[in-house]
Amino acid sequence: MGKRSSGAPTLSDVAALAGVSPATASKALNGRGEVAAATRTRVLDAAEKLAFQPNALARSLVSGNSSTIGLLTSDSGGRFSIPVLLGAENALGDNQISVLLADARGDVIRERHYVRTLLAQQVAGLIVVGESSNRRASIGRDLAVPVVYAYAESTDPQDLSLLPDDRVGARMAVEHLHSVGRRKIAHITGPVDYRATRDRVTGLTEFLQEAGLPLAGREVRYGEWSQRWGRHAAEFVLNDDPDVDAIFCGSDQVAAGVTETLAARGVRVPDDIALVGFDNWEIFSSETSPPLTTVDMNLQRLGATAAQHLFAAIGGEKITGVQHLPCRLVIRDSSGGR
Amino acid sequence: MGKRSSGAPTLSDVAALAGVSPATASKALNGRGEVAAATRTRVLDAAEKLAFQPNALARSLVSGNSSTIGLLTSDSGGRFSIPVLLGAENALGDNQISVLLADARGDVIRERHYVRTLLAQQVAGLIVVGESSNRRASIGRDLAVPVVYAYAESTDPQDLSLLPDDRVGARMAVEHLHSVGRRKIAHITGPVDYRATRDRVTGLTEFLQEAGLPLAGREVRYGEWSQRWGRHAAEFVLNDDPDVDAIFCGSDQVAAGVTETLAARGVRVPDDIALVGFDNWEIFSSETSPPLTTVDMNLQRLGATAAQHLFAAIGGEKITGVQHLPCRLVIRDSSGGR
DNA sequence: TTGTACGCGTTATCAT
DNA sequence: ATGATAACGCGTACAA
Repeated sequence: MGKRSSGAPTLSDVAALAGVSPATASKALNGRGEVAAATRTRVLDAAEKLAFQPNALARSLVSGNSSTIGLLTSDSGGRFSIPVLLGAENALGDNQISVLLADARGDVIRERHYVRTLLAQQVAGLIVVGESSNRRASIGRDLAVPVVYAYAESTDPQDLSLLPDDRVGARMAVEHLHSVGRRKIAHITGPVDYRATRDRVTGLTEFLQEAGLPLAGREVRYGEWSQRWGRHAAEFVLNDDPDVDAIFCGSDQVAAGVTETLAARGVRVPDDIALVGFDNWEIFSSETSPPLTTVDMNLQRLGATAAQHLFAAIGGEKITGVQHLPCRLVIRDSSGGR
Repeated sequence: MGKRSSGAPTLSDVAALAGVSPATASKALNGRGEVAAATRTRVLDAAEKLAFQPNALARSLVSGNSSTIGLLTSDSGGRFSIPVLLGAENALGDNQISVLLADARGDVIRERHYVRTLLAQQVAGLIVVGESSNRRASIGRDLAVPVVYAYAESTDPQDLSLLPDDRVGARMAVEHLHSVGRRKIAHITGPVDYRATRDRVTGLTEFLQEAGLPLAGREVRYGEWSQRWGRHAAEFVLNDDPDVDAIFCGSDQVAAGVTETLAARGVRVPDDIALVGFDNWEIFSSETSPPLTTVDMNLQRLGATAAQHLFAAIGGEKITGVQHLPCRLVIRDSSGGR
């Protein structure tokens, strides 16, 4: 047959079948230059018949710009990187752009290795996703391709970092509790060395002060991102402050634990205590009883925005600094808010 | 400087700096052909100084074999694809192979699109990960590159599919319950139209028959993969068969729900009822109270095996059919087994 | 031991 | 409107 030795048909095969030169075939397929309508259809038919797929590698080699971007992540569960990836893929759309994913597992050595590998693959840009949104070392300044940090903040202010607006997100959560009549709001959250934890506390505190409310439950309960901690902390809160009428949790996972303790002690949600989580991690937020009102960080949108900025930067439009993207309140039954 | 117009230094730059031809530089860097020790070090130094990174695209173009494989997935949460990806990356090791990830989101159209895109990127092979391990349509026979289905079974017996051995895994779980003295074992699991569900029931049933035990809890409780279902099903089981002394759950998520009901009814785990889950999904299995004995599907190993088979197939060693890889029992406190 | 020349598949330029 | 030619960056026969 008209095929070459190793499988896939090439542009030359198509050209030969259509009885034209490779150059003309290229123009016809890409809609560039002047090609007679008749020849164009001949070429298109030939390509169709051979199931021709242009070799993206060769194309990139000549054009200089590759059709892939790199996604460098460190969250081994994919908790953040997958939504970001989906968002990026969405934004990339039919641009024929692919995503090269590398999981550095929080290891700096491996990370450097992957950066090199990705660059060797001629990625057009890099998105760096953190295992948390904490500040982290920049992967470097002069990388030949633009870099966007998504759900991660680079220590280098010359980099562009995209973060969810945890502060305002938390504020929305507490505002909501306030709007449904709660006045004794406690806060159970994760480790204090997470930027997200602190920002959420800030948003909470700001609102309480403006509303002239004290924090219930004696103090902010810092702990771990786990159901276990949620269960224990809820005990502490209830013991120290039986009048609490709402608990805002720093994550849905923690809220799931809180729910268990409330159920065990016969406390009704939301009648006795209203509950709001954070993350909209559906395996928790949709599965507690009752389902959880929570704050969605819009990670997909974050990923989409990252991809857009990457394109802008490739086009020369470089932006630096930290951008906070809005969160979204998802109201379910646990807050009695609907 | 010695740099070219658009950034990255090329082999020619290195050669020029070392005062040799590109061909010699290539040999020196790749350790091929005869190169004088002195020249080699000169070339290596030059490469070092320029931070030279060979262009993987150009390299693949000439050698014909690309340095990337494609991972086509459909599990939007990354629940299965991430472990498989990590395992594959491990097996790939320092082979300088990268993974191009595409999430088709269960959409056949999108899937076909991504297959084309990945092939256009000249991937050396494809790993297909399912959203469940159910049988699914093959992505095609003559794809020019080998394909391995991991945590998915192709309908085409000419394809190679890698699955966890759910049947034996379930058997191990129940054997364990039996070995710690339980004789009234109930089973709460997910939808019956999951192959995994049915295989686990088969393993359970086989062992019970061999051991001469009836199934407790009246019948296999099919439902959903959710805590909600676990909570409800546990009520049914306890109401229908108060003597149950063990519950084997088809997933850790379901087991988490079961735990909640048991706690609410004052049933002690494992003293009154021993509990075993399935998946070793740590956000559940490590977080229930007490932590869950469960079956780990070794998804990372599955991914590693998939990558190895892919290499074998690229080397011409094609295998077909379905392979079941062993699961691993993880013993924690919920079964009282240690 | 080293260098020259060519090809991988594609696109862009410039003749024709 | 079409085609020959060069170029992208690299590896590799083959010649020197």
